[in-house]
Amino acid sequence: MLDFKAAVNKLRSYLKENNLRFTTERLTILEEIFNYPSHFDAEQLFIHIRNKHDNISRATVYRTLDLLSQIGILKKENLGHNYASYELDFNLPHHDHLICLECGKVVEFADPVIEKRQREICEKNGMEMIRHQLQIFGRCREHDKK
Amino acid sequence: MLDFKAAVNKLRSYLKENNLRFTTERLTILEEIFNYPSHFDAEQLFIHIRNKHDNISRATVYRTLDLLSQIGILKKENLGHNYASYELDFNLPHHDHLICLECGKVVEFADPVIEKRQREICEKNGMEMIRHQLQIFGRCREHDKK
DNA sequence: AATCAAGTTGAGAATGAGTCACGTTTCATG
DNA sequence: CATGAAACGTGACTCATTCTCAACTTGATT
Ligand SMILES: [Zn+2]
Ligand SMILES: [Zn+2]
Ligand SMILES: [Zn+2]
Ligand SMILES: [Zn+2]
Repeated sequence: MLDFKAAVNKLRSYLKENNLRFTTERLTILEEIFNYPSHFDAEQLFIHIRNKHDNISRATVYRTLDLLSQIGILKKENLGHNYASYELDFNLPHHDHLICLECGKVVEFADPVIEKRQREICEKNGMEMIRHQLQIFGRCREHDKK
Repeated sequence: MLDFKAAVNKLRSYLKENNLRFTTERLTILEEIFNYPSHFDAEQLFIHIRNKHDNISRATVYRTLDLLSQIGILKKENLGHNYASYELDFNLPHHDHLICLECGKVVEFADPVIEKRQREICEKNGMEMIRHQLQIFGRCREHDKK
């Protein structure tokens, strides 16, 4: 996948610029993330990785997720659980989330009107917007027939 | 304060309807919440209460916060920390939050256009909306002059 | 290719928010 | 004011995440 190579390059150059090391662990984790469904959590991913590479530790997975989030390859978000979720955020347009409380399904959406109003709200309040997160929690219609 | 009495009544009737007890602990905690700034967290509140009433336990504070959230006297929310925040939600209109990452200031806002679009997004995706949460993280202009 | 300083890792201990179990206390009703 | 269910306080526990630190890589330099 092209994006993967580009992400590796981005990681590599960030590390070089900051005198950090390009390790096989970091590469492996990035690779596995690209083969893994979005909106995953650290523990899930760690177990997945452990099944294929029995030498990567939980701490390294957590540390690498942090690193990749800082660089802008991942986005860390709260989807209403008591743990963080992550998804790729590399050359991808912004979106927010609609989450079914019944089955956990996550729908992504992006609404230009909502986005615009947010910028205006920041403006009005003398704030510079850094990021935002909109989560709508609901219930799929199919769960109605109880 | 009038709202406080009304909230006590709401609590009292909810408890009666469900064969639960109106305890002094529950009353005390509700009272302290009304004297406490909004968007507080459980631990903060617990310490505050402990300074005045040395017999109320942490577990009871947590249990009561849950109870009050279920009844609709409080709203439990995630303001971007690794702990929950709470605020009064009794006879108050819905709002969302604008949070300064520099100083932690929280601005409340409600935007009818955003709210309407959210309902439409749910509609379009065959979901029934239960609740939502929009957090905008930014930086107050006054921090710019670094 | 050998060296070496500094960054990184794995293992497991530590942390911190929140929950649970359980023996004791309190409330509401008769 | 006796009764029994509901709540309480304590402290142990859970679970995600972070920290510590000795051992191990990395990559720039000889
Ligand atoms: Zn958005
Ligand atoms: Zn997403
Ligand atoms: Zn809203
Ligand atoms: Zn608020």
